[in-house]
Amino acid sequence: MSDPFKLFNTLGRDKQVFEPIDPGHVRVYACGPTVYDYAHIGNARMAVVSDQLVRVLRHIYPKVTYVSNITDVDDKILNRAEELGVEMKDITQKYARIYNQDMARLGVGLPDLQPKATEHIQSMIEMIQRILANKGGYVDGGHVYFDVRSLPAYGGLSGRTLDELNEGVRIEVSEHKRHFGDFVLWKPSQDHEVGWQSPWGRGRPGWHIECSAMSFASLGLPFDIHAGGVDLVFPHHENEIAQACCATGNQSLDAYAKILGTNGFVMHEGQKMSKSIGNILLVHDLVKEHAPVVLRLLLLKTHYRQPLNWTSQGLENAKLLFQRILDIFSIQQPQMGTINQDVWAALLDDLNTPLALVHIEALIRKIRENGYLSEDVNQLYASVVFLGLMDADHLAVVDLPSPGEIEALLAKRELARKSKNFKVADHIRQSLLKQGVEILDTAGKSTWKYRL
RNA sequence: GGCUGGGUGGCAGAAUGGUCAUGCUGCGGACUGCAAAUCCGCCUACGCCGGUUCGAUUCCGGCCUCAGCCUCCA
Repeated sequence: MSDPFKLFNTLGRDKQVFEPIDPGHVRVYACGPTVYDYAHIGNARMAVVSDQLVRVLRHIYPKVTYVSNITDVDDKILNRAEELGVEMKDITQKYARIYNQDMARLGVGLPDLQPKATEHIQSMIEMIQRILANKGGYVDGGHVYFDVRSLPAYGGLSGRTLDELNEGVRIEVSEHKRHFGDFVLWKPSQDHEVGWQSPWGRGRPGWHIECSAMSFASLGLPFDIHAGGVDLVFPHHENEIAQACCATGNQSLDAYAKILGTNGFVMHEGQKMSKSIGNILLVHDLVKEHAPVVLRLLLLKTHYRQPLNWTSQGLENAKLLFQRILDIFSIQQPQMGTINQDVWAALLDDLNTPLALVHIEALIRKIRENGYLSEDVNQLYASVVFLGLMDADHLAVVDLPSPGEIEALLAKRELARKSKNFKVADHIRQSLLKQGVEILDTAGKSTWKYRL
């Protein structure tokens, strides 16, 4: 029997035992990226966390459906397209493809469904119609707004009241809105802008409606877990919930998703990542200099709800840890075993990956002390694979010399050593090290291994 | 101004009302042509002030401070 899986619910803010709505089919949705540029490490954090969550769920439940959308209609994309003088589609298709490629390198499995906003306009229109029928919105000059005052529980996720919202207002409120907290469900498009026909004229959807409509269309409401970054809690998730509550006629905030999982921000060397500072870390660039597995490892080294400080030292530490794992496998070839119990227990406790990694480290120590028992090594292997850290693809590091080349140099060095020509021997060691190969001198003969 | 969530040793980062987190780094040692790996030993913590308690890093209150959100954002 497995221990219960506990998860922190941002809705209500407490850690609770996860009980699926239907144990025969667990349903998860994560807010995916707006595809108008390369994915940054923050996008990757959400993807890796969700991926790890889904791995755990799949290990417990027979069927899990994981949906994560691609936002491919949005003003940022429109602006970018206009700047470049291309179609919106040209941009979104390119970056959606790159996003999936980058995430795959981080060991993130493709979602079971990856709906695109532009392919679900009809679902959105239908949901807006339901909201209007339930008196949760109003139409004004081609705009459709959600009426936040129609939902008494509005603000319950982020913990703010409509009055508090009022105090925070720093932007000019559109004259169409009846309450500054109201948000747009549908907005008119200019002739040159992308648009779709709707009961309210030619236009395009507001940002929040797509997730409500696509999760409804692909998973049904309510579903089990909705994941996303902290910055989305307000207003995005708050508004998604409000729309779903209104459309389904259920005023309870958990009528959308039972659990809202929220991952923390990524900082870069202690600073906020932002375009103005110019310190945005793109996965696309990071994988050029680091083994992708190390990036995933670093993302898992911080608990998903904590802010993650991305530093070069952290990267170095993650690399060392992975190297130690590799060292064990180079001494004792692993076979698939079962996941280490402590690692598993840590994951069951609100996806505590840093604690799981501590247990991995303890297991490494145990393996060394006990003389590389295959049972332990297999356990380590299974655990590492479960964390998405080991997979043939992740071990690939570009431009490494082939075993043949290495053996030839090693033989040459062996001759040099025999004749005590250590200068030559050391030179060979140094040059190979620069190419990512480390020589290990042992009593019998010298061996080598790839070094990250 | 309002709302969230944090503040643990040089760094990263967990748990916990009372004997060890752990890893990396640093220092000392074993081993070693060199370089590693490995092993042994050592040093640094719990933002501040009160309270509850026999005892608090852990619970409560206040304060300071950091970050995020309130405008697009993972």
